[in-house]
Amino acid sequence: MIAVSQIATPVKPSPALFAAPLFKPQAEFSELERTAVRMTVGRDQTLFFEDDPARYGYKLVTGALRSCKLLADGRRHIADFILPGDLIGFDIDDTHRFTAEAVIDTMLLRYPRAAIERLIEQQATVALSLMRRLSGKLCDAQRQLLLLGRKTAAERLASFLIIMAERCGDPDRVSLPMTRLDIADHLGLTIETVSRGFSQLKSQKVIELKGSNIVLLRDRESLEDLAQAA
Amino acid sequence: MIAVSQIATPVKPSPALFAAPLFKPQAEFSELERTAVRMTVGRDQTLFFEDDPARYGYKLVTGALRSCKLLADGRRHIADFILPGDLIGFDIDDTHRFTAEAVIDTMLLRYPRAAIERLIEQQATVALSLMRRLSGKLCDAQRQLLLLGRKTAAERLASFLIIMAERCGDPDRVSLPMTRLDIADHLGLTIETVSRGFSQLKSQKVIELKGSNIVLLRDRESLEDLAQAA
DNA sequence: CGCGTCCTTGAGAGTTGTCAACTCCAGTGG
DNA sequence: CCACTGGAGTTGACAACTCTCAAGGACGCG
Repeated sequence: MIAVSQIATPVKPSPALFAAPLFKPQAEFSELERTAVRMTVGRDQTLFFEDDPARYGYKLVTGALRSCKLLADGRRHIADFILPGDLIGFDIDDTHRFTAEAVIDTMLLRYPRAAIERLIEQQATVALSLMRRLSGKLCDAQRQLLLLGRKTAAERLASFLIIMAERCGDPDRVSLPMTRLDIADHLGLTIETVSRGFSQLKSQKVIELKGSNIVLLRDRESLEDLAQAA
Repeated sequence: MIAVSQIATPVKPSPALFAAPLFKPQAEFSELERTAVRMTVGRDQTLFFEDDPARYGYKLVTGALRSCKLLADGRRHIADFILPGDLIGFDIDDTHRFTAEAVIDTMLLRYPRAAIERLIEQQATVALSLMRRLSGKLCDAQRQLLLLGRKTAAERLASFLIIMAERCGDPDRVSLPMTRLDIADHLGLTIETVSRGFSQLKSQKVIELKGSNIVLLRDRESLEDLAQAA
């Protein structure tokens, strides 16, 4: 199953794209870059479903995806948000282990898995680079396990804001492209608890909200205390 | 910091150990095997602490470890149990991302990281093999995120039993080397809730307990329904 | 301006946590 | 052989955090 709204075009006509750091600009990846195809996925459209055969790896250029899993009765959990610069489908797996949906309109680069695997086998530095990314993802996942297993709602929210601030680059201004429901499904909470958490942080002057999607971190220290950063 | 009770001896005098599948018995790993040192860690002793420099990778031969993280106030989460055949410290990371403690007396083989990294760089098949393991761990972690984020106590317990049955090899007899507290800290519950869960499964004739550490799965189908396997 | 979607806030319910007592079992020593 | 002891597990009563259900508010867009 492929979501209908996807648009894929060869990337060659648009060399300007390469200005963005696709991978580290290493010669080793240049062969792979030649196989890149640019594509866009509209908001709430699906890039691929869990258990789909994994034919491509992707690098996110702009926008955001969510990687989610569903239970039979509809409960949803979002394992991670994929942001610009992140890779998905680069692990060694013949089927996708989660569904990938666009949080907002998203542009990505698509690489055939065959080319990726060939490169891994031929270039040790590529294998190491991908292993480093995988290790990092595993480390992130373990941090999230601690969050879901042992932190309170307020602690989860504070931790989430700190992590998003790190990933977005700006230390005290976080743009949240996702809805409260997405955040709730990522933090193992409900939309109401997330909303109440934001309200409480706001009343404590720890954060300030510009609209509902821009969060200004006004008191970093308190936020980190609240997050119980392990 | 190194726990005092660890005993490390060169593995050479005991060639019988190699009978167990250390890695897949591939020629590529033989160089690494020559660097192996056998060691034991006593029950509740620490193999390494979170943030320790990662000087070695380990392969567990017998026993069981827990990989855990702590919050400042003492709350603990166990990301995973490491069972015979599992590797730890083989990811590309200069410091350990969790504390590793022995659940019971444990024997493992220790490999210097320098040798591991050399092998990864020189042997593409080794890199691929380790990437496959890393991918598998990431997939497991994502399943656990769903469990912690969205499943009820009963569902978590049922899922745990199914996963342990798979990992132990016997489809309907699970040996649990860890305590109820370890299980609780792995499933994001309390010891009392875990205990109540076992009691309920027992009264529903889904499981039978031989002592408190041996679980017989009497009604696989019900157990899988209860687990909400996604 | 009206509509829909998302977000916020309130009140009450429910699952799980907390605290406490009790049981079970293995190991120890009289 | 049996009582004692300590750790682990079980069970009960109550509390608390988060969820559920409901209503109202904010914002963007036609």
